[in-house]
Amino acid sequence: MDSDYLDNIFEKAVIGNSLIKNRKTLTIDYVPEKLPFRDEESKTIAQVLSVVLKDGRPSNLLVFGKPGTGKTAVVKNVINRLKRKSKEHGIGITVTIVNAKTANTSYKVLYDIAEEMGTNKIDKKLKVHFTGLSMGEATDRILEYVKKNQLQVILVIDEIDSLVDRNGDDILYSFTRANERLTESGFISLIGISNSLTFKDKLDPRVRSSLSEEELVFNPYTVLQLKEILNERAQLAFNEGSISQAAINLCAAVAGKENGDARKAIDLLRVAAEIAERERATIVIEKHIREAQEKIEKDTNYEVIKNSTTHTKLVVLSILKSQTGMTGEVYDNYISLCKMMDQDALTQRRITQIVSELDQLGLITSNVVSHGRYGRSQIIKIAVSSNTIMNALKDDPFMSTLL
DNA sequence: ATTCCACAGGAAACAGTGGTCC
DNA sequence: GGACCACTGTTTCCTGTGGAAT
Repeated sequence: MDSDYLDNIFEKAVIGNSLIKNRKTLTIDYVPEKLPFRDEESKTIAQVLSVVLKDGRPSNLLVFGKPGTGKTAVVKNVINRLKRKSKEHGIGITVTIVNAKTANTSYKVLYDIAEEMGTNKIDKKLKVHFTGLSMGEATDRILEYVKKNQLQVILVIDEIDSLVDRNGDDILYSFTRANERLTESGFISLIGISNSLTFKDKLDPRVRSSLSEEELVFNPYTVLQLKEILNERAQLAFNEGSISQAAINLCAAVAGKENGDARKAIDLLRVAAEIAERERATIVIEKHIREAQEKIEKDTNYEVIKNSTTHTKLVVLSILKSQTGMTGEVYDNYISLCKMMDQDALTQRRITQIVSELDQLGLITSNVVSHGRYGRSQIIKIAVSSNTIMNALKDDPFMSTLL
């Protein structure tokens, strides 16, 4: 071991790194006070919310936009301003922000709302328990709490589309309907943030009309805008002369291709810088961006496979071992692998579901082909490098015996 | 034009788990 | 302690489908 090398690492740890001066500004935790290119959107949200502040009546809003377009950050920024203003003027506004995707189920969304709103801490009688209550009872308790305390609530549901996809619009129906009888004694203003523009179509018409009183679409950033955002961020994050303009341009171009996702662009920049650091390079260049792109892709695929269930792993291996990639062959392979491992095989229906999940994750590609009288089938192909798969499978002691 | 294969995939039901309520 | 609830992962049942073979 080269002791100079270790010294160098510790030296950097003590005196700070030569490339990055502020690592936090390259993470998703860092949200600037004002997001570039989002003035109009901020104004619209503020106008909608001002109704709550001025007239004391509920006002709903739906915000749409692809991932990484700054929707959530802008909403949170504007709400923080509103909170500050209402505090200054002694107006009591309760802000509750929940994420429907991390909450995972509609009941968990209700639980999170109760937690955030304070129902669970303040009012033991109206506590929404982690489980055990019916959906109706949980909703009633939250509404009762709002009524009893005459709260003016601004409820932000991030990734609201995943809530509707999985569990329908029951919760939204209850909340939007409840406002009709609540207004005298408190109310809930709802702000829904959605990645999907078509999500509205899945709503009950009554929910749709009251929820989408106001709508706002966040367009994806253009490559030029991304470049400017990255330049701004690079100034905060890097020491002078530590990153080349060409690297930033490439980073913006890559992210621009992927729906103008600013979060991804910044993440790419961070990983590239870390690679450059490890190489002890003095400047981040295009090569590092390309390497970072590969690394991010590889790491996500590896993690996804590694954290899958045994049966999903067996399906992946069955696909890898398959000559034709046809559903029937893949299932046969899977059955024999299960026998080898002394496992009870799942039904073909379930395997179809697993294959479609893998497809959605981008780990495989599948095309339906018809062989005429010989039936229809899918041609399933692995979409990531077999090395990545093998490494992920090897790390599972149970699977490694098969390799 | 009809038949038929090998599936895809939706809907409903079920089992098991972990929890609350009364 | 039994009734009830939500959730996950799965099975069972069923209908629909494209196109070669008849």
